[in-house]
Amino acid sequence: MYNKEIDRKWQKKWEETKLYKFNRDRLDKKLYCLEMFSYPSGANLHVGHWYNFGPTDSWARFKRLQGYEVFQPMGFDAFGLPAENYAIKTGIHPQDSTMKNIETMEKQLREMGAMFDWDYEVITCLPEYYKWTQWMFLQLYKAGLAYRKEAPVNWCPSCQTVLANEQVIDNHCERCESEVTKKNLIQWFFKITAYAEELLEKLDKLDWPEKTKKIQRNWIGKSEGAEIEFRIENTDITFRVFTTRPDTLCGVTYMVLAPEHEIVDKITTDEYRSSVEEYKEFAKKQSEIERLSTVKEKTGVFTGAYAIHPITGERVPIWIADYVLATYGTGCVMAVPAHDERDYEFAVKFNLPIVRVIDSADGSDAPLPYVEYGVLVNSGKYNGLDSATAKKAIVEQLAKEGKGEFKVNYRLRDWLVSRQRYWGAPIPIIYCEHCGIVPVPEKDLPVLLPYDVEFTPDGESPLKKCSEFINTTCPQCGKPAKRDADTLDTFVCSSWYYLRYPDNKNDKEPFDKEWINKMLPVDMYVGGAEHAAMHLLYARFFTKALRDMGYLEFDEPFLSLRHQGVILGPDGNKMSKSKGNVISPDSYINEYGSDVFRMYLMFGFAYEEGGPWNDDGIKAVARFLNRVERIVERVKELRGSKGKTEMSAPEKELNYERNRAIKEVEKDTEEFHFNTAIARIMELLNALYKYDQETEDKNVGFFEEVVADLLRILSPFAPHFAEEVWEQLGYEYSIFNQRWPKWDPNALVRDEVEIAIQINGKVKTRIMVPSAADDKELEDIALSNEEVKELTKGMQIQKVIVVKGRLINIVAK
RNA sequence: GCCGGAGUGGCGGAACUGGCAGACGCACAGGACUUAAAAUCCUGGGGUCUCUAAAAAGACCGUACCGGUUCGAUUCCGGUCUCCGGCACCA
Repeated sequence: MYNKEIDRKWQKKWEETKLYKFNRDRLDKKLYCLEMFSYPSGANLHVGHWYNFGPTDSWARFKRLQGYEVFQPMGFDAFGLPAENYAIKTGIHPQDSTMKNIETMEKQLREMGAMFDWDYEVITCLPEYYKWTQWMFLQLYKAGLAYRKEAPVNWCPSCQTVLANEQVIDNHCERCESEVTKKNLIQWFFKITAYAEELLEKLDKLDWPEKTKKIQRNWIGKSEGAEIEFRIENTDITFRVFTTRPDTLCGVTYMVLAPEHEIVDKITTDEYRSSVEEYKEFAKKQSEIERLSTVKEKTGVFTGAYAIHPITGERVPIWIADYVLATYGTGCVMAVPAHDERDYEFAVKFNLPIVRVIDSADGSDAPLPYVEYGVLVNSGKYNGLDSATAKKAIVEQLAKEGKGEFKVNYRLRDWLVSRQRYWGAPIPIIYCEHCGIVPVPEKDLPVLLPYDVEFTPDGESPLKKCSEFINTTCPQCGKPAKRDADTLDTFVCSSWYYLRYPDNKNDKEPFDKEWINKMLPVDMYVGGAEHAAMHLLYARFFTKALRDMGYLEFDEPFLSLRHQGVILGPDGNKMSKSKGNVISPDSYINEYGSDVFRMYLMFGFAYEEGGPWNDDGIKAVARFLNRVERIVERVKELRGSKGKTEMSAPEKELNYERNRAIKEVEKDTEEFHFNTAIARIMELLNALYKYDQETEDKNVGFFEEVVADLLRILSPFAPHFAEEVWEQLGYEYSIFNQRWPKWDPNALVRDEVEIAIQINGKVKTRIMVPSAADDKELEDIALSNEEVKELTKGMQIQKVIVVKGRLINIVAK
């Protein structure tokens, strides 16, 4: 009877025999299977951990049986806000709570019975790890990919602290629910935008869910258009606008600058200065919520200035309005109210002229604003051209005159990595009055995070108040200097951990270049879909940057990616303490054992979908394993008896089921379709029971062979259980040193198959036919069949469609 | 608003490339074993209707909805609705 004791027995044996230790000599067979590492929380493992790690481990075990040398490490993303918030609440130091949590989580992960090789564990909050996180920062800095600038950050006025983006939910603080505002601070950024094009273009080659690629494409937001230069009337001042519709250039009736745009002050005439100032104030004060509201009416003011149209030479009034974003493109737009909804709305409100320059291609009377492509009108020599041709013609003309060019813009922004928080990796930078920004020399790494720090939130970086940390000497001139008081976003830590795992004990460098280029990229990466735009993009950026610095020889960190779905509470809502719908795996595991629990997770849900929790089926899985155990008992009973040795009809039938199961389970497991894989194993078991019950004169040896194959294909899904019954049968330890059985195509060919007979597309009857029969023979068999003759009596047969092995459709009137 | 993904029995979910819809389970019902229960085993099953004492048999409708292509559509095409996810004044 399978239970928790059996789990423990085999976990111990696996550990003692070092069964899952990665063998470096089999590098040619390596398969790097990685689950997203987790945050060490105080609670026990939740269903989400099991749902991520259990099935992925089954996949990895399947690969092991196929002969791969699986590298499956585990670690902890240990820096981050929850520990710090917990400390603020309870006074328990983040380091103490985190390390304690890691200990209990490690224990539970071991009890899960996955193949994790703990020799390669990585914990991001330990100096031996974050030393190299800091080293990464310095390399990016040296490469010009890390820079400092002033930027608005999320600020919670109640908690008096900066919040990370992920802490802001619908513009409200995750902790106290007060509304988040913006505050300007000087921050460090990583220049991820330098890789925008490659990040976009290389997605095509990745074996990732299309949904995830879509999210990344969306996030990167490539937009092809042109930059066009306008001159301010009566001055030498020029400015450029970005547009995707240069074909509508002649429809420009006004210009709009973002209120923050730098030339606003220069061009505003005295007459309009006070209203412009007033509007700028107004725009600054608006909360994010108001600014993002789509129902909001457009606002703006005239600057008094005019621009000269680069083609027509006409005067065009220049306005400022907050519907133009300072952070995208050039921070200003040419307004074409006839062919842009926003410009149209603005023009109507402020009574600005609207000039149609595009007619619909089919000449229909399309109402304004007309935003589709079409044919140019009111555009001088460009009249009659279609939009695509006109775009090219107009930009080429402007380019000749030095007034424009084709241009690509991206929505992607640089990655803000500074955090005004304690529990993270200190930014390895020193500020010297004489030498300016000085990176900490690599030999001085790590910049240790001090233990005794006041980290109550009061709007200042906690490290600022720690004088022994903050005060240092300049590595260049030796004079007193100050350290950067901020810490790095924890996404920095997780952007390179997969590079550290295979060489986690290296204290000379983050990783050995030669070794890591053999172990990477990760072959299979599994984790939640919520990381689509953040972690997965950042990690790709790191890989590309390190490649260009000469450390890596591959372009992408994760060749294949799968997302597990989300297991919701029984009420269909996301599990949360406040909703009281949290399901804990523990009681199930105590009652049924870890194999039953993980197998139920695989069987009861479509892996990539997830769904509301419901334990109706968990007993079914337990019952299934009991049935397997009984068939194993049967094998032992039958061993003494004589039985026959030839393969007659029942054996052939059982052999068919066996080979079909092997084939299908192989295919389904490969694709993470665990539910159907397990269903196929159940079918094989049913076939074994049928054979046992219905066949008097058994081929005992064959029967045992089939049971052994069943155990082999079952073992990835129920590892402890399979190991146990494998032993009961007296087979050699371990079942995980067995090979995945090969299925025989010949066994899948049956002498006779049942096919459906349709008349006019409707199934009327089914007949048995020799599987070797060709189309003509099948047609003859069908038409000479008595039942078919009866059914088609008095009808004229017009056509017979034969689909081999499936059906015959008789078209008759 | 825009862009994705999804919608299949009472339930979880299957269905290759356009070829027998509902695999495998759960729950349910009937039966066997049992003093009884549990466990186990066997059988049944989308819906409506016709015929029938009942069974058997048959007809029609069924993969969100409406229409199309096709010998044949859960699958392809056009339109509509609902749910989930992403983006959201990105010029």
